[in-house]
Amino acid sequence: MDRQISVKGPYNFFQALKRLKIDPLNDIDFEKQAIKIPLIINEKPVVVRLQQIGTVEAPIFRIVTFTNIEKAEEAEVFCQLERIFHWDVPLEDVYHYFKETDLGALFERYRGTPFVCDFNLYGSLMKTIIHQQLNMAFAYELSKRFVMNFGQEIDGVWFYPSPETVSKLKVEELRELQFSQRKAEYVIDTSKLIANNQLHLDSMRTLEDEEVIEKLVAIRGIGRWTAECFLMFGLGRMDLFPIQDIGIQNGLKKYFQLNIKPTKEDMLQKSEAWKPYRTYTSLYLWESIETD
DNA sequence: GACCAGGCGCACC
DNA sequence: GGTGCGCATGGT
Repeated sequence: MDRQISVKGPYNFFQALKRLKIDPLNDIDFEKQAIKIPLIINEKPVVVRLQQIGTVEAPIFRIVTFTNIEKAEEAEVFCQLERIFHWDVPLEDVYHYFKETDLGALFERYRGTPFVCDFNLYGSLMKTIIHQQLNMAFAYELSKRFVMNFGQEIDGVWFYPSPETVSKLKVEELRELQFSQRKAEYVIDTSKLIANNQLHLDSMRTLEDEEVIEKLVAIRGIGRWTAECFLMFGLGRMDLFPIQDIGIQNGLKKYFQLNIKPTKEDMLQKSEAWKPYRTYTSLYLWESIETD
């Protein structure tokens, strides 16, 4: 597969790559504005190279598959990429929407910055559990060790291990990677639920946000923050604003020049005006504390 | 050494 | 139904 598609601008792919680069597992070529992406197509691992060859205002993407696929599978590749990179979201409209709010300057600064999802649902959930409470550097170090020890490398790209593989791990194997006892249990036990078909991540695509949260927080090791991050980075939902998140709290503190971190009540009250696109608020607030 | 990081469960009241 | 604590480790 080797094809090109145009996308509605503005779409700042470089900005997206900068964010993706935070994860050491991603294979990014800034000079060529390209990234290799691990996809699962019909249960087979497929490596895709995505390159931006247009401009921010008129983006064009070249999609090349490394792995051989059937002609009929090309549509699925495109479908997954569109969902991950949110090519269908008119960022100009989002920008105009927020320009009239108290976040105008933030959205001015990040105009055209797209929201990019994780590459698959299971990996997204595991990564989020692993990242709970840790500083970013160590969090990504842990998820990297997890994938490099138990996942699979194909054409230079890392795939997360399958739920079946992780469900068979012993807690000690993750303790060796410096997981806490609890975190190791959460990762393995949640994977068991998925491997045993007691938890269907894919079927959550058709559920409302609150229904997904309800199902996920019933699982030991998954709290509201993790469920909200899964909705955002896994399912690609547009209106998530995790008020427990330290990064969001610090982003608001910085943007509004507060002396202390905002309270839950302040955050909920302020965020009313940012519906129904609070995922972009969250994303840009994170961006604002990372890239200085 | 204390305290905090893109939390969570559990033990207490 | 709230509050306090431990967890692994690295940075400040």
